[in-house]
Amino acid sequence: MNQIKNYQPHQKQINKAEQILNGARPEFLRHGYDCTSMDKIAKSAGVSKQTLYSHFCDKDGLFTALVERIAAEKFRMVWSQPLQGKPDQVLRSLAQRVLNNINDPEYVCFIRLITAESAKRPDLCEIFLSNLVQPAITHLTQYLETCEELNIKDPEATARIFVGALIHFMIIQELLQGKKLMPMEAERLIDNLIDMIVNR
Amino acid sequence: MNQIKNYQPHQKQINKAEQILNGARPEFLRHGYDCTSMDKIAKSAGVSKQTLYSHFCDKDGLFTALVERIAAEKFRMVWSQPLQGKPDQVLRSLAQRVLNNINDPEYVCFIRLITAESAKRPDLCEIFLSNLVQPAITHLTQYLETCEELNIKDPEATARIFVGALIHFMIIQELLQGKKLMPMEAERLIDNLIDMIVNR
DNA sequence: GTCTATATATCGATAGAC
DNA sequence: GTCTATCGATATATAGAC
Repeated sequence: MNQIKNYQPHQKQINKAEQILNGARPEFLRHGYDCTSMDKIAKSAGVSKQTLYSHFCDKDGLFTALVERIAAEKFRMVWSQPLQGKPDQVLRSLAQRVLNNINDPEYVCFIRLITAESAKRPDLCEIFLSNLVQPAITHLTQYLETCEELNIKDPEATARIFVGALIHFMIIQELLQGKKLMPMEAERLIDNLIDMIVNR
Repeated sequence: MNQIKNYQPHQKQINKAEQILNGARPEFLRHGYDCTSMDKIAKSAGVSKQTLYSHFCDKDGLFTALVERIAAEKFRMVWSQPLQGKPDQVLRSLAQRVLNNINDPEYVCFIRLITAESAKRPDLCEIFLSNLVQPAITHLTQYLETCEELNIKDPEATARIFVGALIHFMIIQELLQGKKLMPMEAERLIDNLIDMIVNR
């Protein structure tokens, strides 16, 4: 075993960075940037605090690497599938896939995290937008363009309205915990949204 | 002058609390909750740190009072006007009033602040929702209900889509600073949104 | 009410022994 | 790579003199 390790010194270091990111992930997502200390991350990752500083230059650098990873991962989860089939069915299943993230606390925490740090860290905004939001809007815009039977005048504006209504719904219901105060079934919102796009 | 002060001891104390809130306001909005110290608030408000603790039990209490005040104020600014006139014109001017807050950095910072603290402070979420979001949705829902010529099947869902598309647009363009990376004219989004609601 | 001083705690980051 | 110890800065909240 020791010999195998010695044969893959670089692989071992990569796994160490991986291990650190996996430990940092739940800490940052749950408690936010300020309330997550390097001590906690070290403990959560099962490494010493100095190991953190040997793989990442500082707390900001570790956080940036984590945000990059999560943004790309969330895009793949929701938006990477090809959009094929009857338009109303395609839009419905896409909307459902977006709102299914409501049941993924990690996704909600990620939105909160980016929003919270957006003033101090514009670089994180850009990572978030260019790895997740912009590709998503572009992907949907292109579908709406090629879908002649819908006859959509402004595909990009329509895509923004579609995504905006869904994400805002998630923000109000889950992120701001409005579920109990102002409840609404997700399917009811989706029905009306599809109807506004398809039947006009 | 001193005598006048002595005749209004209670009024004087109220003004002191007012003075503290006005000093705390730009600090919390600009730097967030964690990065705003009681020392900075005292300096910004022009009072001693102990005066803060004589008017508010702690940092959380001061912050809560401020959030309550801002939420009610922002509702009055955007949503308290009566909705009268031709439906498309009413909806357009309402949408413009919502998106004009894009030019109000205070509003953007307020959204960021609530979002950032939402996990640790569900009580702030409730203040925000019940003093701003819920009344806004209700106000628009009631208008859409009474507006027979629009013939809207589900006024509440439509109201949520309307508000959601606008607020999400603000979040992407301003809060997350997507203006440069993925620009779009606000009027273009509004045109399409109105069209989806009115012409179907 | 105001000032200064302080108690207590935690943070990011570093240093040294092993 | 691991541990412990620590530096310097900053935070909330309090105490005492005036």
